[in-house]
Amino acid sequence: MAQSDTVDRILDAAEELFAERGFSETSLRMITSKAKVNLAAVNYHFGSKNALIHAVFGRFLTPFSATLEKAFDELEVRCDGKPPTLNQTLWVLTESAVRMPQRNEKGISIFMRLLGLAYTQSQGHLRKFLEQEYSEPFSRFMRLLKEATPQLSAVDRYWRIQFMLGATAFTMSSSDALQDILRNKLGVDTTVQEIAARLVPFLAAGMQAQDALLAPRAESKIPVA
Amino acid sequence: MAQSDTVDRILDAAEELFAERGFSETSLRMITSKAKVNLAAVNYHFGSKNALIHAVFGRFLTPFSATLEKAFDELEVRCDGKPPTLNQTLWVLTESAVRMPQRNEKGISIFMRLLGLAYTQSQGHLRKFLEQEYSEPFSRFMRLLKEATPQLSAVDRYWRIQFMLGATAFTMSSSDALQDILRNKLGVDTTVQEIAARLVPFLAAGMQAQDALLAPRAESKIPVA
DNA sequence: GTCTGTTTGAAACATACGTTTGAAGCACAT
DNA sequence: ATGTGCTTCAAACGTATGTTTCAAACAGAC
Repeated sequence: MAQSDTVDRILDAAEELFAERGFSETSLRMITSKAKVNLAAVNYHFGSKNALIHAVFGRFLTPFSATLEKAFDELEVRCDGKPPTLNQTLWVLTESAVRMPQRNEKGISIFMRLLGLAYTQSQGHLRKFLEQEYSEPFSRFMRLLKEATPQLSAVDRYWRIQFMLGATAFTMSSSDALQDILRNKLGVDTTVQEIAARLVPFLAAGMQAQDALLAPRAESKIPVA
Repeated sequence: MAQSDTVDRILDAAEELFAERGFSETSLRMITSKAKVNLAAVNYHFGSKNALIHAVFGRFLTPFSATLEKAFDELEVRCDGKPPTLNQTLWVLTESAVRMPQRNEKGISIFMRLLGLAYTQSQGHLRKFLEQEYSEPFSRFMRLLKEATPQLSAVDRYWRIQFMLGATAFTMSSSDALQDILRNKLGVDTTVQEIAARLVPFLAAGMQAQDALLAPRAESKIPVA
């Protein structure tokens, strides 16, 4: 069977297990037994566990970043000259994510969960890998955000972007569990698309909130250090 | 020295290392050597590594939840009858966190980072422990949120609360790294207090955003499944 | 001092991990 | 058929982990 589907089977299993359990909590033996391949296959095809982690990210991040670039291009054409609004920028991002061709029905939530883990689990090697591989679409997104929120100071913008990332990564990364809870509690079904549709207005409103450091109640103000 | 400070030395070291590196990435040998105690001391005093993790959380979560209960009591008195506003509720929460007596200068960020990890690293035993130990202040907070946002549907409120939790847990769990980046990029120093002061308005604005499912641009709308 | 219960210490235990090895299996060109 | 290059396989390697063991050290009561 051509260059053997071993590589893909490993990637599929690794992706799912990493998303479920994190990186250090997932052993090569779990991966290879789920993928039904020999233990040595990972080191043979990828070289090391860390390299496998990089490959898992590369497999979905490379096409995603291409899709995103194109979507940003279209957006800028559509806006000819004028900088896109915050809402437009956020929508383009979430649409690109949601529209990515999925390997299976869990695709989008695995995708999100992995992104969240990449930020959260301070695996030095991963962060370095992502920075040098995907710095371009990332900084382009940042530039668009900057142009869409000229009223914010650089520091305010920086932190609010982190808040957005957090809300997104966290929600999407546990979207399965959260959907289950909601179904049990309120008997409502939700798709990832609907979650995204709820998330974007939340983020946009947060980004455009009034100046951050004007505390709302004098007696409630936190003393500055 | 009384019942020996071994227990506290272990807790101090464990707390710091867990916050820095996560749970599975921190070995008992790292902890005991940092604490300058014998390896066996952990299992002697705590029983197991998992029990040590619970003890680390218990040590700061129990006083925190007491502080929080009192703060909620005061808030409700201050509002006599009327339900507290969203801003008030969020401020009371962050103030209670920020004002907790700190063991050292890193106290608050360790505190936050651990809370973030607790949500993020899906350690089953930890989640179960936290749920059955601290369900009361948690559900009280939820009740206050509900009363503060009567205009939201239950489903909207549910998702927006998840967004808030995500933004908070994520930001706080990597607050050190994020502060470093900001220092290198813009040469600005930030305290955890300031992060909290920026976070609250962001969250409040997001919670009170216009109805979630009115998409902003027709041609950008995500097709409903 | 001597006994008693608790705490510490060095060493070992069993297990799990990532990685390496070298033989076997396989497809395919010659 | 034979040789060649790639892939699979079972087994082992070395190291690190959480936990247990049991003797030594210690503190306080008598």
